[in-house]
Amino acid sequence: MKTERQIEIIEVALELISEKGIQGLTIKNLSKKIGITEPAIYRHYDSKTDILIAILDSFSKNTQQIFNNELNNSDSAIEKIEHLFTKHFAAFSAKPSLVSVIFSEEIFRNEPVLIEKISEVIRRNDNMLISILTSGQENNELRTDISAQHLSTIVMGTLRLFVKKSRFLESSKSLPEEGKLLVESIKRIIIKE
Amino acid sequence: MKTERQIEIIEVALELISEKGIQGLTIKNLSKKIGITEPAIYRHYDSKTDILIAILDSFSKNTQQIFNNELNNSDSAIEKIEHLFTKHFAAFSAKPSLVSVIFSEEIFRNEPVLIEKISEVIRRNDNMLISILTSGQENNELRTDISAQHLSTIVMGTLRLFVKKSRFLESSKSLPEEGKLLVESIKRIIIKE
Amino acid sequence: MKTERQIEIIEVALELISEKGIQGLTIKNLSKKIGITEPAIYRHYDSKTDILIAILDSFSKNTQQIFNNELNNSDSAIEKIEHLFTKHFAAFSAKPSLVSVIFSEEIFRNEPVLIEKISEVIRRNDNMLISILTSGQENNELRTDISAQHLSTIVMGTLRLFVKKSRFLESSKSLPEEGKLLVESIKRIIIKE
Amino acid sequence: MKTERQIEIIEVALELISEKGIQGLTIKNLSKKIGITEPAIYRHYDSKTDILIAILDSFSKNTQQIFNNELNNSDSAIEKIEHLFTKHFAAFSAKPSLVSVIFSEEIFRNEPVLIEKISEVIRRNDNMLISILTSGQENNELRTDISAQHLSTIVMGTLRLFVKKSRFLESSKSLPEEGKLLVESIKRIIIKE
DNA sequence: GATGAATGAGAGTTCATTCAT
DNA sequence: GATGAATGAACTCTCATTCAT
Repeated sequence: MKTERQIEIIEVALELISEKGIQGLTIKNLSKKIGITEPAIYRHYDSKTDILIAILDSFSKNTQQIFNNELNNSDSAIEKIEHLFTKHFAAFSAKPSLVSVIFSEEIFRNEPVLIEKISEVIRRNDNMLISILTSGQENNELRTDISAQHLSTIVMGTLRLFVKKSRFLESSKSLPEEGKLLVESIKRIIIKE
Repeated sequence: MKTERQIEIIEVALELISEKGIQGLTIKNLSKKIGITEPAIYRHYDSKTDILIAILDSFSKNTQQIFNNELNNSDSAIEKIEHLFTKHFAAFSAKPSLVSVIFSEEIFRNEPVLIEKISEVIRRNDNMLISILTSGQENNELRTDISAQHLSTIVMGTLRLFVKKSRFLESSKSLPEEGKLLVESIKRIIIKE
Repeated sequence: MKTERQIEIIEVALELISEKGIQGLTIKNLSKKIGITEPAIYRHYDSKTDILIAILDSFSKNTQQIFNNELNNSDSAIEKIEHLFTKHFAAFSAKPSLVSVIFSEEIFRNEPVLIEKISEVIRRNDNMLISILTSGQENNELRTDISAQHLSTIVMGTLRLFVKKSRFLESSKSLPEEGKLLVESIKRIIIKE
Repeated sequence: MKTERQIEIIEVALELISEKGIQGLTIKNLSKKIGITEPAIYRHYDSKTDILIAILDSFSKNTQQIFNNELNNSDSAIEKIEHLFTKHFAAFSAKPSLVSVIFSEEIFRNEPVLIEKISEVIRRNDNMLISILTSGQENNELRTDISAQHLSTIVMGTLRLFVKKSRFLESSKSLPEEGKLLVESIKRIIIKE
């Protein structure tokens, strides 16, 4: 279990990464933003690497949970995909700092531990999405002329780029609103006619 | 025009980013890998930021060139998209260090100049792809039930994720081989039936 | 009088110094090894310096006691020297952590208080050994062609180096066994023929 | 070969250790005393450990040289021992900072590299002294009722303690003067009658 | 008698950069 | 076109110690 301070630390760390990139995540910035001194951070995490690991673990748990919820209910594959997107969009809207971090694996490159962890997260998410898509193909919901692997890359790639663009390109509509429209397009693309 | 040393510097810089992430790109690492001293770097670029700008400019020129070639000839939209992918895959195969950098905008976050530049590159590429797709729709080649904007996000997002995955996940086939198959799926998805 | 915890603290401190040198004696290491928190240490000693003082005092008392026992009985000087060595060897065998500390005055260099204390201990021990040797010379037991001062340096220097060597150089025999042989050599050297 | 700055650095390091003990040897103190900034140190040595290694290497070379000179000439064993002491005393008089460091192996305990190095130096010196003493016994110069090993411990132990005492105990005579007298005593003790 | 949380000072080290040569 | 030496700022992290509970 995490203490309140530990939670605060990774939240502020996310904000820092979001604002200034990974180079902006320093112990000094972190402590200043929280309002404590630098050494105080080390009461709560043994090292900066441990903080990054905690961030990754939190991502991992979050997405795994979303996936699990989707996998275990009786919805159709299409509905699952729809939920998947919606949940992500909602999360990003609620905590925009997530956006710049969650799909930016390149950021975690300092230590082998982190590279390993990030690879694992990517691999697991990919497998989960593929299994949803495969069962959708078996149910005759989804088109079968494209492999589940490719469908997975298409769906997830679209989601990622959309989220990333939303940081760089201004838009009149909100992210969830825009997202809803994009989901409609995605559905149209993967559905069996 | 760039001198030989300038070209060498940005090539080695790309390799460094590729190997160790943006945190691995230090003047020390750079000079060591080239085989000169640190101050010598400053004979060729005024600052580290200038090196990053040069990297972005090179990307910008590269992709703009690819796009221009595609836009100005009389190919069908589908063929243009196909070429677009193929060229990218070939480039990545030839210089794998590109892979980790070209789609990692998060890396350029130190300075406003860089953020501005990267946003501009993304925006321009997006516009170019959209214009290809739009003309494809007008020609009745591509499906019109999905907006060109969305098609663009789908196509480019798929390309990006595919390239990124290829760094983290091992594969039995080569990137161009695998890519060729993916392009077929993309074509099937955006084509008008 | 010392409480149990106070005794435990200086014992563990000795072990730490023995294992990792003076730089290994930190309040953190100390508390971790005892199984309490850092602030808890300060319930028992006001400062780290106080702990070092306690260590020195304990040495002081120990050696003073050994010397006193030897001085006050009616043994010959040779027997006293012999006992002196034997007691030391026994102590070192029983608590090897002593070895690295007792003869390492260089360790106590942080504070004037400590330097003063250590100088005093050395001086007193030297005086005591000299007085034993002097009386041995007066009794015609020990050679008189060498001053008691020099004999003292020879005897104590030999003892110290022997103990120190035993930490760095492996040996087939135990420290007390090897020590017994060395004492024979020392006796042969200082005795009057 | 060492640059001038490198030599200066290890000389000042020796002084610092001598003045304040190993805890006084910090990069800050070092740079301040030399008159440069802290990072400047790292142009000349890669790390603090490297500085300590350089100190040990310098000791190692020094003593090895003294020993070699003694071993290779045709002096009697007694003369060799005499020279050995005299040279050491001269060195300590010339550079008192050496005193506190050369015989204080306990100081180098931070890193396995250092422990290994110091053990090696001790072992080699011991072997060299033993070989001098053994040949003296074979020449019928030195007493044979005590093993060369023990004679070595006695001779070297006396030397060490004498030097160490000279730091703590004031004396009316100079170290070389006092040392000369002690050497006479040592000679009297090890010589064959 | 002990804890959790914090602190000021300072540790070793790396950064991009400058300057005289 | 390059070097050796240096710098100020910043880095992660550890130190002994304090304080409220």
